[in-house]
Amino acid sequence: MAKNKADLLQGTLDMLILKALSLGELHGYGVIQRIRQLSDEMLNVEQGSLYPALYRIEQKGWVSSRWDVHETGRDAKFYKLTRAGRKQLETEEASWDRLVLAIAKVRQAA
Amino acid sequence: MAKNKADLLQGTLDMLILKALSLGELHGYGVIQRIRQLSDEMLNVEQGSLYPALYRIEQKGWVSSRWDVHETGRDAKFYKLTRAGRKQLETEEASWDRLVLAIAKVRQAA
DNA sequence: TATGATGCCTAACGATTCTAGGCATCAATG
DNA sequence: CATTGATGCCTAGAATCGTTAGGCATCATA
Repeated sequence: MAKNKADLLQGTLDMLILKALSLGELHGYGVIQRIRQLSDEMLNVEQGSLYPALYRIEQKGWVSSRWDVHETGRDAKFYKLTRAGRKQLETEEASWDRLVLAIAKVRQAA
Repeated sequence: MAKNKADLLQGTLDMLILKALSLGELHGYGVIQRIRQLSDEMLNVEQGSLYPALYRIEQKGWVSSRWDVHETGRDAKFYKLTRAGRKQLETEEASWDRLVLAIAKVRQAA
């Protein structure tokens, strides 16, 4: 990946996707763009990571999808957060906060 | 893993081990104990994660090891951070900070 | 004597991200 | 008109790395 772009850690991608979709329905490629934009270009999700992840997440019932015509006139697959997905997002955010806190504690050590 | 214990994310273990060793030489099992203690029992590294990780890390030259007698009277393998390991720790901490920041940005989004 | 903590290790598995490829459309550029 | 880069979907294979589950030994404690 390009310089200055943080590699994703395994386990963070689902949270990012759910967060992106929590701001409103999006098509797959749009999820990549929104995450990149919101993170000030620091996070770049690869297509080869995104599409399998969206499939996984849909299987788990956290998002639903439908085909529609994008404003550009092209067909695209739109994803929407389900109620279960919103709950999952909260869970993952809480886990993330705990991990960040725990690691901060270790790093505070003299 | 037990409740209230944050699961480690892939990629964080090396940093934690290096950090633990940056506070002074330790034997393998002691690394687990120190991480658990510093994190207020929030992080629990499994032995099956630790020993392979220590091997990896030593191969990369970030730690050196020697057998010695532990204060308990038992033989133990002691690990010590090398100069390269200290540099690696700084690199990993900086990466971690960037990732935490980037994810915070995404989560700040309205 | 039995159990749990300490101390080392390995093998197999599972989960997840990345690289690299394929295919199509569209706008901009030469 | 041809080419290139961005947009849009997808898959296969490789690589990484933490966990589970096992093995073995010592020691303190019950």
